[in-house]
Amino acid sequence: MSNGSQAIWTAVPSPAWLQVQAPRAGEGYPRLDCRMGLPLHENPLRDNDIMPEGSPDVRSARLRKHADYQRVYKESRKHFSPSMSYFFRLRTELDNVPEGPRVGLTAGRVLGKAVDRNRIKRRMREAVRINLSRLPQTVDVVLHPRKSVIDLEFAKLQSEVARIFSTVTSHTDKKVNKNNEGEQP
RNA sequence: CAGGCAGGCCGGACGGCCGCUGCCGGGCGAGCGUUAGCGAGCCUGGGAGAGGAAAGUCCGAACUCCGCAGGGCAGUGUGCCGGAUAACGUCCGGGAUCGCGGCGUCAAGGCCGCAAGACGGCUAGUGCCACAGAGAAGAUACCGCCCGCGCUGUUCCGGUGAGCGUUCGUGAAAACGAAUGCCGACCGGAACAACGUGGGUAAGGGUGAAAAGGUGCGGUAAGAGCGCACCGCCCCGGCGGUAACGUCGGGGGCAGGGUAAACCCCACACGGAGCAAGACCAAAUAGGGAGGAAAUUCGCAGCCCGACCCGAUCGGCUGCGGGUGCGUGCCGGCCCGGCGCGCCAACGCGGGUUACGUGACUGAGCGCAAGCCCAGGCGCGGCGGAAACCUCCGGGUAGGUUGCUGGAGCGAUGCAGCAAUGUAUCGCCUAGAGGAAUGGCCGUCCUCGACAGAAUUCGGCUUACAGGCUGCUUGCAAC
RNA sequence: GGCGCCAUGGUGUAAUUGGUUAACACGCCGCCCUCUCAAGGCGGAGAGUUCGGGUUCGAUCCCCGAUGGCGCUA
Repeated sequence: MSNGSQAIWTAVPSPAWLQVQAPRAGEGYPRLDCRMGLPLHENPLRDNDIMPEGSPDVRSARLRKHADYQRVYKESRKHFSPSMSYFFRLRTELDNVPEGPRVGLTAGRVLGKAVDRNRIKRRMREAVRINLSRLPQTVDVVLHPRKSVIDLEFAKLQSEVARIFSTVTSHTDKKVNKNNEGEQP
């Protein structure tokens, strides 16, 4: 693993990508903290006002291929949250994918019939869309919702997704820093 | 107002902001192109966007690929008749049957209405019908009923003879004679009963899901289609109907229990797989084929054999033609049959036998000589495999594009038809995703919202379903 | 998406020309045995065959529909 990553780092001659990444992540932190402090669910309309400026292309921000999912499952562990579980992974240059976070959803037969599964995925998609800007640029996330999502109040669902995304961000930032330090000597 | 039935329609509504997937238009526009123009991408405007079942995958098709000389068998499905349809196991109309209701009748048959459905054939054959019961399918005989015979008993009648009594006669008495009564015995006969036995019978009882046409009258030893009437059944004929079938007449005493959602028979239909079908483009890696160039390494090298017969011979070899056989592949279940390939010429493989050619040289032998032959090492020559290199080709995975939505399409009106449906005219365009599009929030209203989410496309069936609308009918109330 | 298969006590399996009350093992309950437990012995309960219809005199079995589960297919 470490061998592979080192090979990649050395293969990339310019650290320009890193320079772009680092300040972005640093900037994201206080902003996120601010938002978390706000009572989001009491005023959901505000998000709608905010969204247009930051909403990226949602279609490209989705995990689409079986291989992508398998890569995420292979390189990460399951994390838990009250109404869903999630996986995430930092992308590397090998993936050859345009910038932007990508999120995948699953809804197996355990969650119910087709109508219920569709509804779960729609609500999840909306919650992800609102909170997409909280994620760093080069991360893949897979969410496994539970059956309770179907009845959960949307404000709660949305804040839970927000919480998950910010923990993902903090984890990945640590990783990036480690890699940076490791490369310095 | 309440209940029932039928079929058609709807399946929360409206508005605001943000968002998703196609489509159409406008602007900017990298880039390509000599121009015309084509255009990735970005911005922007408009419009569309789940169902009656989208479900189950139970049928039928379209479409696609594979297969397809011909014949047979197997398999699967359908099953009254006629029509509709691209087709169907669907739909419409009709027939027969069963059920329910009403009318009618002493009762049954009958008539009318409603409703139902896997309604060809047990009279082609075979199988099965537990338990109970006498007997369960070419019937049976338990009880019962009837007849015959045997034995026993009772009663009656007749006869024979004995005994006893009474009366009369003779007589002193005993006794004798006559009449009559009683008793038991024997013989014969009749009736009845019990038992046994040999038959008859299929009315009745009982068993069972089912007991071999039903009811009535006659008939009989008792009974029985044994005879008759009516009903049912079968056969033949006439008439009506396209037909299923109906109806009328005649004949037959009746053979033929149920089960084919038992095997099966008959008729008809069916090639197989399915859009994850299929077509096109095609990375990395591995592998396949062809060619090339040098050079590495390993192995081989010759000869003989590795189906048969005939034309065809003294024999052998080669080629050709014909036949047979074997193996194998295909004909997408199997067989016949057919077709292709192989059965060795080369390579390879297996077995046997143990070795190549050539050039000059050296040596031994033979020869008068030319030369022949043997041995040795050297040079040259052939083939194959493996790894590595270059070029090209084909298959093909990930991935992408396509198939992919304008169609047996929907609506209105007219016409044809009882109807299903067909047809003409006019109008309309109504999802096309691909880890898979309809969501989030807010406001208003109501009856507070069921079952449920397109995945190639249609026609049906089945199943799930809150509520509402429409028509018909019954009851009650009011006008 | 398409195509196949299965369902029987708590569990694993039986039950075939369609025939009485659905069989067996483990498990469960009670009693005996033992100082106690286990083992052992004796006895008992527990299903109406996934559900709903139909054919049949009669259905776990045959037919139709529904529900749930499993497998194959790129």
